[in-house]
Amino acid sequence: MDWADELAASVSGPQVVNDSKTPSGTVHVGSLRGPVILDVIARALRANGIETTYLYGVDDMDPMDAQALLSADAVEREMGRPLAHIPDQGDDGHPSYARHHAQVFIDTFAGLGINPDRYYLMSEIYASGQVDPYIRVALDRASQVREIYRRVANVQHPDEWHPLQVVCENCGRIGTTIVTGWDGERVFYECRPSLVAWARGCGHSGWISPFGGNAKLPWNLEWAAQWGLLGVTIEPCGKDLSTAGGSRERSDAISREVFEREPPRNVPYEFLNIGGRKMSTSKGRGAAAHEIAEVVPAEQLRFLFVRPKPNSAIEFDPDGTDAIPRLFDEFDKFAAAAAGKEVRGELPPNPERVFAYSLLSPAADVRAEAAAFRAAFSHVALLVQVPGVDVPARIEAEKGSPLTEREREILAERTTAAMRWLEAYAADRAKIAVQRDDLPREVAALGEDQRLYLGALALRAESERPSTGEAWQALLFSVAADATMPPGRSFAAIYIAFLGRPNGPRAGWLLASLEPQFVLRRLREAAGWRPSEAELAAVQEASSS
RNA sequence: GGGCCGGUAGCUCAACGGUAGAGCAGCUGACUCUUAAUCAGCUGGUUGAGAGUUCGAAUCUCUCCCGGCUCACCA
Repeated sequence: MDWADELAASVSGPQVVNDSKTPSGTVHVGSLRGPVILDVIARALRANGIETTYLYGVDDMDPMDAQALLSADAVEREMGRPLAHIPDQGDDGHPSYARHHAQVFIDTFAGLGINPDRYYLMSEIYASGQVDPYIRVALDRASQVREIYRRVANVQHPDEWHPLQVVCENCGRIGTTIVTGWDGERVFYECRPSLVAWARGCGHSGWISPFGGNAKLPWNLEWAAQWGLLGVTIEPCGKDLSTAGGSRERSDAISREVFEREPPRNVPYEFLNIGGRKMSTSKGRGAAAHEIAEVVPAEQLRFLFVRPKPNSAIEFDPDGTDAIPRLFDEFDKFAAAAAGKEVRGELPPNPERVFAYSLLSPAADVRAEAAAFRAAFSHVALLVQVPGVDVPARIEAEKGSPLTEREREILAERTTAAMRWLEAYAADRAKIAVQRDDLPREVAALGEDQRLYLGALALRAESERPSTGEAWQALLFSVAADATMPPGRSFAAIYIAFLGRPNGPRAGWLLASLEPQFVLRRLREAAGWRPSEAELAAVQEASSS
C-alpha cells in the first residue's frame, strides 16, 4: 500500500490538513515537496471516503528579514516590517509584497495540480480578532511559555519577555519589538534598535492593546494557535522543523500545555537533494531549482515526490546524468502498470495509486491517462536534434495509429522538456553533433565491408541524387541489400562517418538534412577514397557559391 | 553537540525475519526501412565494519565507520 493510503487508513473522522508558508521569496523545487505530500494526503483521505478540508496559510505577518528581496531604496525603510504591510516590489498591481508572493505560490501550486480548499492570510485572521483568545492565553501564561522554550529547546528568554510581537505604532516594524509587560488589557512594548541584526528598531515604547491585528504571536505559538483555530488534524513539515528541540516540538508542547489541545499528526518529510547536496543555485550548471521545474513537467515532478516515502531523502542529480530521462521512464512504467500492461522490472504493490497521485487532476480518468501513448523521453530527445524531422509524425508511426488529442499534448510537453534538457543538463553523449570539420577518428575502426558500403553509397547517391529523408532511407537499404550486408553494420558505418558514434537518429533523414556536397565528400573520405584535385575544387566552388 | 535519512551489482533503487532482486549501463546474439528502438541471453554483490538475538539476519538489538541534510537566533 502506498504511504498516503496507509496514512488515510489509520485515521477516522473528518480531517483538516494544513500547511503554511511565509511569502517572502521564490518557491524552490525542494519546497514543493511539502505541498505535494499534503495534496496527496488530502486525495488519499478523500479516496477513503474521509471528509477532508485542505487549508493553506500565508504567514504574511512575518517580518521581512531578507535584504536581497527588496529594492535598494526600500531596505532601510522596510526591513523588519510585516510582509503584508510592505508595498509590492514589482509593478504588477498587488496590494502588498506578501500578496505578490502569495500569488506566486498559489499559481505554482495550481500548476502542480495542488488546489487547497481555502487559502488564508494571517494578516486577515489577526485583524478579524480570531486570534485574540489565543493571544490572551499566551500572555496570561507567559512564564509557562518561557519554561517550555527552556525545557524543549534550551532557549533562554529573559523573565520580562512575553510571547508576542507588536507592530510598532511609530515605525511599523514587527521584527524589532519586544513585549515586557501585560496588564490584562494592554501590553508594554519597546521597539529596540538592536534587538535583531537584520533590522533597526526606532526606539519607540509604550502601552498598546495586543488585539485585533496590533500584534502577532511568535512563530511557535502562532503555529499552535492556527491548529486550534482551524481544527487542524494533520500537518506535515520538513525535517528542518521536525528536528529534536526544533520548531515542531516547541509548537507541539505549546499546543498541549498552553492551549490545551492535542497537536495534529505530523508527517515529517526529508528534502530533495540535488547532486548529493542541498539545493543551491550556485552549484553546478543547471542545478538551480527553478530550472529543474522548467525541464520536468508537473506530473513527473509530482511523481518524483510521490513515489518515495516522505521520510526518505530524494537524491536527484540531473546534471550530465540520465536522471531526468530515467524519471520519465519510471513514470511511463508506472503508467503502463496502471493500464494493466505487462511491465518489466520491479514495482511497488500498488503502482496505479502512485500513478494516480502523480496526475495533475484528482478527477482524471486514471485508466484512460494510463493507457495514453507516451513516447520514450530519450527517443524524443534524439528526434528533436535532427533538423527537419516531423516529431509528431515519427511518434505516430511508432504508435501505429493516430495520436489522440491528449497524446499530442503529452508529446508536445515532452518535446519541450527534451529540448530544455539537452540545453541545460544532458551529457555530451546524449547530444547528436555532425562532425563537420574533420573525419571522426572512429572511422579508422570501420571494417573493409563498411568502407565499400560507404563508397558504393556515394556512387549511387551521386547518380540518384536523393533529396528527401525517405529517398535516402530507401537508398541506404538498397545499397546494403546489394552488398548483402546486414543493416546493423551499414547503419553503424553511416553513423560513425558523420557522428563518430555507432548509432544515431534515422540515418536517411539525417543525411537529407545536410548539404549534398558535404554528404558525398564525407562518404568518400570515410570510405578511404582520396578526393581528386578536380573534385576538391568542385566541392569548394559549390560550398562558396 | 542533538536530530533525521542513507551506505545492497558500475549507476538508480527493491526486498523489512525465510534461497539477495529489478531497471539502466556493460558484454553476446537476433533483427532487409532504423539501431539510444525491439527481442533473447550473459556477466556482475562477504548487503559499510564488528558483535549480539534467532533454526535462520540485508532485515531486529548494540557499538563503531562513512556520506548527506538539519537544528541549536528568527520564522
